[in-house]
Amino acid sequence: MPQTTKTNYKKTLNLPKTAFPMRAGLIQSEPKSLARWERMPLYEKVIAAREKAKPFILHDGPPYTSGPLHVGTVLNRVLKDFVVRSRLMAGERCRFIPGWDCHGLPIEHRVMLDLIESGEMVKLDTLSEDDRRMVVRRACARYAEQYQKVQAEQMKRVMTLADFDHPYLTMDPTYEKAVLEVFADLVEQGLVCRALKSVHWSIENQTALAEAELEYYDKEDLSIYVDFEAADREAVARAFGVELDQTPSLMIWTTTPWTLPANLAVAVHQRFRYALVQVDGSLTVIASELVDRVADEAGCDSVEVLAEAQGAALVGLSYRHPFCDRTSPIVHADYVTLEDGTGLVHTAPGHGAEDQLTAVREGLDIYCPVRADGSYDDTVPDWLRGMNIWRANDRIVDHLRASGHLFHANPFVHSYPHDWRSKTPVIFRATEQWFISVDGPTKRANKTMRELGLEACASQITFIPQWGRNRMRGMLESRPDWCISRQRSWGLPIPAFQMPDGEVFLTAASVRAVAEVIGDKGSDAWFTEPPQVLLGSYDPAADPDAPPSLGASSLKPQTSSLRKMYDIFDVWFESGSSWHAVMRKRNLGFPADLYLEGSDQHRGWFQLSLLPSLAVTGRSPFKAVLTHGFTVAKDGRKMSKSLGNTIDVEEVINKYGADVCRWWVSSLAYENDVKMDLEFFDQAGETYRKVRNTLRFLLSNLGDFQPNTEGRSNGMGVDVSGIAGTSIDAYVLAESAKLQAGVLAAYESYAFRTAHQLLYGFCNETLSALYCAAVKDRLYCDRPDSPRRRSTQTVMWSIMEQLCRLLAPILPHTADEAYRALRPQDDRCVHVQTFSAVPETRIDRDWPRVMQIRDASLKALEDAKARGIENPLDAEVVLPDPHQVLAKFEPDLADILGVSRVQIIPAEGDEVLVNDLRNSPRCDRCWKRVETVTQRSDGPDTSGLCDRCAEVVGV
RNA sequence: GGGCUCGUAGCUCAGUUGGCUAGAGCGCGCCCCUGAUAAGGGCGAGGUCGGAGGUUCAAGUCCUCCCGGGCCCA
Repeated sequence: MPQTTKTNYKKTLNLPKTAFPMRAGLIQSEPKSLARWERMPLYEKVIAAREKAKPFILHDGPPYTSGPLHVGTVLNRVLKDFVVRSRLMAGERCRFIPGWDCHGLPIEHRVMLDLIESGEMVKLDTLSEDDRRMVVRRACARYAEQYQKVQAEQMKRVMTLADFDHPYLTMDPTYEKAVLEVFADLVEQGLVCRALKSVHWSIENQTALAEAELEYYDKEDLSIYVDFEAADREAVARAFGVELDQTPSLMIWTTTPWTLPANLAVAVHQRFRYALVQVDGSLTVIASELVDRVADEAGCDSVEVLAEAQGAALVGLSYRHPFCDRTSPIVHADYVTLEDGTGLVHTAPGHGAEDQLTAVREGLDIYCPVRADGSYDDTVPDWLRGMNIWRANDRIVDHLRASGHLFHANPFVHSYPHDWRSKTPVIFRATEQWFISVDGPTKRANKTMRELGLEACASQITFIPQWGRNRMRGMLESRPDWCISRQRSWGLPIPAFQMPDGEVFLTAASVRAVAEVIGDKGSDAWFTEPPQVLLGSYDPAADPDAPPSLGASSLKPQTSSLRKMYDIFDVWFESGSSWHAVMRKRNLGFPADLYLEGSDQHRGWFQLSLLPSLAVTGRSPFKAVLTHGFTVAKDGRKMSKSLGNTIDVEEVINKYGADVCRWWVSSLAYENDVKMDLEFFDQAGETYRKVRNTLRFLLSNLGDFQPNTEGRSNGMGVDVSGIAGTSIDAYVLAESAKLQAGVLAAYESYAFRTAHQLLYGFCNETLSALYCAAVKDRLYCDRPDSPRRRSTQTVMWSIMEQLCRLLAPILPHTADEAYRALRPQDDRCVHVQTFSAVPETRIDRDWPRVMQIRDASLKALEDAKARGIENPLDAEVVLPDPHQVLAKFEPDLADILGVSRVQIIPAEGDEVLVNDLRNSPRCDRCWKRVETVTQRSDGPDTSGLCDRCAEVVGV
């Protein structure tokens, strides 16, 4: 059989042809798209096109500029971009201002390390306070700026659409000014106060330290057991239900004897059992469970438990301090454990965070007799006054031993925090800090921030997912007052001054005056300008809160006698003011429709934006919050550098490209934690290619097609409104309408995963497996301008128009690339378009039966392979049609089933028979075994064509 | 330790107010096509729904406890 004759017909076919490549080459081609959009410029063009449209306000939470982008941040940005792009395509005006959090300790810490390493730190110590801070600040600013740029480039690379030319940076003077405005408003509301708080304190450098600035080394200390004599023998006797002829003690344990002068209470746990014990002649109280251990450690000869009592019975008793002249109470505390010690906890409110909380609850003083230089002040017994606390350790132990209060002492080694710079041990010390009161009433509403927050949380905010509401409420209920001061250099100064009499000067008006200067010159001005410049526009006469000593009555305020203070703001206060600094200051609209961040921000940015906004404006800054989970390794464990299971953003982008990365993001159940591994991107890449190839198939069959353009009907399009409801074209149009509705609803509700699955399912099943396969024959073999072929091309064009737009928010590059391939004649960009209106198509109601019989046929054909019928075009299927519904589908039925012929019989049941056509003549052009195949004028006797092909070829 | 939360096939996800032998896609296996070809199509095998109790005629779905993750606190 001469094969050559048969292949001749290939040239007469309309085979697919397109410049749209099968392989995406995202790594090379995406940068070209980015450059093209930048030239337009796309963001500006799209926003301009939505000038009059309904605004949608998505406000960006600022990532921290301490390094390159984290994969979690990429997840966040891509999700935000889905929102931005889907809203824009929905015809809304969605401006997006990217933000960066630039101040803060981690940057300062790294900069300091560099300064120490380069030896510059030594020189700095010779400079003035202001100058030293300025050196550090300049280095920090350079650092933050550098990574802000790196991150912005990475965000652009993952193709997020934003106003990158006008970002907000928390270190910008205009931003800093706005933060101070929020602060001034809070001062005005009466919510800002100074209070004591225990902090890690470096005696060597006389500064507070953050957790990150601590290094833990072994340190030898004295572990001591001390007897505190009960104040009321009878009360203790009653508590234990015994008679006593000796006054018992309470035994406490500590490893920091120097904190004993600050002891103001002993804490017990109300649910524990406590024993009254006779040990080596002394009568004391120890938690029952710990009696043996304590006796062992002290090497006691005799131990006898006389009685037991519940901790609750001890609460309210009092004891005499062993060497200070005072009596203090026994209190309950949850944190008392039986891990070590005696079950009775020495409580010094000025030297511990937990102790302080207990003290606040019990109404005790926050008493801290230790000065900044580590020496005792004058409130302690005279034998300790002025003494360094480390030296005092031994003295106090000696004193206790001499007075008979020391039960046992032994040196021991434990891990203890040290100052990372001086390597000297730090202490816990109560210091004055700035607070925003969560429980103080605002002047505006006479409600506290906590109350306002809980109200907003309960009824004014939509949470996605819903459980966010509970989480937020729990956190609002339990949050302590907000400590906003930090003892650092890299940040926005809290503009407080110290007056000659030692009082602190800070009023709403003074803050606003300083804000003017900082808005102009930046917060560096605090370190480079004197008080009289910083307060240049301040008029005490116009400030009802001005202290009298400032000369409110005189013409010239006495600002030159003021001393600047050096606390800076907690960075959360800065980012928590963005609703004002960005949304209100730039007239973007307020409140925002949506904040979208990781679930850790319930406690962070969400809450710390909500509270100030409620206090200042009475409104929540957001109508809805959407949270996503964290990126974790593929085993579900957290990613950390030490575990070596982190994923590098650059690696993902350089290996898979942004569209595959985004396609992956869109497939996630983002409300949960997101498992991440490079191999998952392989999987995303596979399904991406499927979508891509489907687009390519459509494009490749539209090369000779011109649609009817607006206003002119000179195209090749067919009026699909007149299309038969039983045609495959009608069916796929109806499916595309379902797709449209489903995807738009999914975008609307941030269900990107649903959009992903609908889009993928449509491309993979509806188009690739069903429609494209079914219409191949008419596309390839019909006369190019046959009505049937043109109808299908019209439908395919319409689907391309629709699909490119629906895919655009997720696959910006691919959607645009395909859209441009569809319309090579003009330069329309898909991202400026809106989702197209898809015409409703009426289809026959018996389509489900067709799909059912298709499944049955495919199975029957599979079985027929055993009989040697391996190619479906060698088969005729016999379809049972008891209700006589299939005949009307007959024109397309064989194509839908992928066979040469279909026979419909009125039989019952679902059984599809397969007839072998291998001995029937085959059309050499379309390869179908249909009845009309016969020898034609052009062919040898061994071949033939069907009527349709004969007509096309013209023989 | 507390608050919130997650745990369905190797992977990513569906599973409405508890109700037919637990679904889909990817991957995998087998096969077809060779006119979407570093493509396309078909069929198939995979799950004691984290574990154990309990409520119920009936539980992946409700309750209790436990195990293992995550975030935020302490």
